[in-house]
Amino acid sequence: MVIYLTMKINLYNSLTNKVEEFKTIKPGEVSMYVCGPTVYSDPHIGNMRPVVLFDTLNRFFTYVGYKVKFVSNFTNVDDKIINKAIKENVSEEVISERYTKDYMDCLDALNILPAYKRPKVTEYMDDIIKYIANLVNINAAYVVDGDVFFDVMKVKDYGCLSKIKIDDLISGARVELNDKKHNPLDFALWKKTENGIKWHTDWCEGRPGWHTECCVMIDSIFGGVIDIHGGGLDLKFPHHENEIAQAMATHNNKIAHYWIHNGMMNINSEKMSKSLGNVIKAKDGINLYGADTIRLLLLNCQYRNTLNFTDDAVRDTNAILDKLNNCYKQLNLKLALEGVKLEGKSDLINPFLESMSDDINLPNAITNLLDMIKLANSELRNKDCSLDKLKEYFYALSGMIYVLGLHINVRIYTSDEISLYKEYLDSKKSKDFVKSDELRKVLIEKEVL
RNA sequence: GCUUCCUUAGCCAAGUUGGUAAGGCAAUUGACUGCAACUCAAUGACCGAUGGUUCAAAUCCGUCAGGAAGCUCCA
Repeated sequence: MVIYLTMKINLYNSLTNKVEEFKTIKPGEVSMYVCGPTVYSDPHIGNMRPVVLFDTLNRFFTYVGYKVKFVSNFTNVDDKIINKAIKENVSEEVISERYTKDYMDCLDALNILPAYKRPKVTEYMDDIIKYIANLVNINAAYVVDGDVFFDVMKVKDYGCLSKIKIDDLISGARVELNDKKHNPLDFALWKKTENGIKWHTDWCEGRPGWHTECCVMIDSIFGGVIDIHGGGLDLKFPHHENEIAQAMATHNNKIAHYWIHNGMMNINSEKMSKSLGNVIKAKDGINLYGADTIRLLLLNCQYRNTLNFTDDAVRDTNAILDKLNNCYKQLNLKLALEGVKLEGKSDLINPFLESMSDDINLPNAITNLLDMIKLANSELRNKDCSLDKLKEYFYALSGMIYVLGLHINVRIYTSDEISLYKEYLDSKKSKDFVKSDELRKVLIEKEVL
């Protein structure tokens, strides 16, 4: 397993807009942080794209032998949460916990690996306040009437991630008007608030802005620069840009060596939006189409491209899944019948791993999967099929299924099931079709066939 | 207006250190099969348009057209 650590992995870095060779900071260990949800409503299906993508990346790293420290946060302090709490006349915690649970339910359904940590903003308030205080101390931030703003002019590289020039932004059509700010691009680190949960600080009673929490959590949990920071493309600006600005001011680093952004998702070529009424909630999508279908559908598209969710895409995805399930089941059964060990690894998975190493080229990896299925099916049809080959195919497919995170497991058959299956094969051989048809019915009921 | 990105067969979709285009779905044909399911094989594109660089470009550069996202704490 560890031998794969020598594998060369390339990743597209949003920071440089180039494909770069992936080198970890600590040998054999990957630190990865992905921006999580603001827990104020049900997650929709598009929210699951980064979830599934980065989980698959996590699985890939794990499979090839890395230890992965995966962290994703919950924003549980936010205007939307406060407003919803007021509307329902409950505490903010009730709201945020409700939707945190909903979110976690979706992750469970989608077979997401446990994270190293899933921190919440409220758990890091002391660190956040200290972090902001330091920014004020070093003069990268300023206080106006209790509000604290970050001064973007204090950072040389502001715009390095989004490739946006400060001057262009300022002359842009839609810059927020705020008399308090020195510069329209300055963003709130801490704001004075009337409603909702608030914390006491020297500046005022209030709560933090959105952009600081990720910096602080990464600092506190990882204690320095990390390997990968991920998130949706929509977060690139201003959120990730502002994270980098704060880290540059604080530590003179850009938080992560590799910034990875997944593309957005459309439904029938339209952006999901409440006004169009085309939003599919994640849990509804999972219930309607199945977790594996959703997972594979989200993965079967270059991750930086816009993904279009359509009925055709669902159909295509199911075709792949059906093939995989059928083939895997037949291999499993055949090997079980012959008493071959069902756990193992095979080098036949290498093309798949190479596709994954090529900037997470999942469409090609899935093609590799289909190639393997084709080989296995042909061999299964072969009258004197080679058990060794079937075993290799099975092991390779098992690895791919693990990386893709599908709910397809190795099945251990009971001796009764095996003998029933043998009986079925014998009856077919002796052309006792009445009996074989009956046995087939039973076997299908038991999901052996 | 500014920034970034996209445009490949009926549909979905890979493919940038340049050298005559993966795969899937659908369709048609054939093979296998006691029947069914499953499966296998064969058949299609000169890569948005137009210039340029080059012996050679889907792949590099220019222009145009169409589309997307961001610039508004929405992944």
